[in-house]
Amino acid sequence: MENGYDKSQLRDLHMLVEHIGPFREGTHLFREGDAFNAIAAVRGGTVKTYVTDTAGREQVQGFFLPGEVIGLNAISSNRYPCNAVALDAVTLCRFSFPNIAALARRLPGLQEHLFRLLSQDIGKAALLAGNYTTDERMAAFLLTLSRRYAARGFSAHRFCLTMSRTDIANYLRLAPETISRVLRRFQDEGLIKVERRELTLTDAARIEELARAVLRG
Amino acid sequence: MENGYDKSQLRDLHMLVEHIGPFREGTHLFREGDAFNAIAAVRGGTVKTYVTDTAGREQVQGFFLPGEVIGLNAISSNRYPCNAVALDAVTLCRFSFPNIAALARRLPGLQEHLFRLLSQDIGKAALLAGNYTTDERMAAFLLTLSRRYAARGFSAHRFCLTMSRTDIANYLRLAPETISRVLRRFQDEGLIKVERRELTLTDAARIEELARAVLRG
DNA sequence: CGGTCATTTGAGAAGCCTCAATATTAGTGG
DNA sequence: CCACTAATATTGAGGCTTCTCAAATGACCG
Repeated sequence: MENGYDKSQLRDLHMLVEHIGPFREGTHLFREGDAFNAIAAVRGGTVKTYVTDTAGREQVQGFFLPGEVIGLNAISSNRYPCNAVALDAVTLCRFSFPNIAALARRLPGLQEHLFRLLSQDIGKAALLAGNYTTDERMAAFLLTLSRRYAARGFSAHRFCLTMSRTDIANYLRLAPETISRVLRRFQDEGLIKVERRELTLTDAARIEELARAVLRG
Repeated sequence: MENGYDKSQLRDLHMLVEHIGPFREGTHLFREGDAFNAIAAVRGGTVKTYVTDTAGREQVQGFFLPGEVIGLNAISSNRYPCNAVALDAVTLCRFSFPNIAALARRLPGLQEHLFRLLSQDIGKAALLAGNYTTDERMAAFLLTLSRRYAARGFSAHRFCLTMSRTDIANYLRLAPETISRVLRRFQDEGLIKVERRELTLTDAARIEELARAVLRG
């Protein structure tokens, strides 16, 4: 336990946690405009958040893997500003936000943790906003997936792309066809091996090199 | 007073506020990697935040007008993840973050306010990340400037672009030449009137129409 | 086996960038 | 007050990257 919470505090925390799911692929966890009352940590599966613009195009805002928190951007307006959908079987830990905020007043460590979580997400959103080439963006995308899986104990060099090519395209602001072509070229150049949605990083060093501009270190 | 703080609470708040500046145009308020200890609200002037990527290109992350808060994205790592520079004469209110976080534990309203601020910034960053046309992005940029100035009591349809065309380009992920051409075309089409850095919105309705895809309502 | 959907592949077009030249502005010093 | 310089902004021409449209392929499911 590295949280620094004692037993009674953990009991308090436990009181506001609600395990929900599993949700099947395609299930919406919340929709744009829904009243906000809880944030949630992904326990298993992948969640995609997105909005649909006035022209009907889907703008993917992010993919959330196990251990990552969704709903933080809903605090400011008390409504979810985007849709969230399960890309595979998803289970969640649901935290009542009013309750956790109240508890955070008594537990400095928890308040700090929440501030940190929120602050992190600002930076993550800024990442993709940058002006980078197609290759840089794809490399950064694959590398962050790799690192996030690794952080959760999964393999860093071999994992499954739980999202479709179209989802990746809408996330990286490219056409689906471009995703196909870049992945193929990366494979031809020996950077990766991709078969269907199974992905292997065969030359992580060069991927990192490409992604450096985006990820900065 | 709409804050909901009483007199003694305001005194507490006042204790942690430090008015600093003015800083001259070009002055760096902080640099990437600097130790984080305070957030700051802009009192006057404009602040630009940016990072420089490995290829030496400047990636502008945002412009901050009076009333807006800088430094929130530094909380998570305890270091500023970007540079901040004054675009004109800038004055700031500086808040020691450890102190304000401590105070927030006693003032639920303040804690909520901070959560809101942080949450808002997540959404702002996501805005620009979307996949939009040049015209949509430019219209959204001009319209948000207009709204932000209006929120602070300045004119909504006439204001000064305190940043260079190059800054706008680096923010909107376009070439400076493209900025020039779009502004000229907008003017030719009667949407705006631009002379030097003085900008007038002559057809706010059509600007809003263009920006709708980005701003969503 | 047939149908549906995701993905791949190709060809052509469009949009934006790059490069280069010119124009304009602001600042400086005579 | 004016000339000179440097920086910013504008404009034009051509090229490149990515998109769009269309078709073919392959995977999965009943």
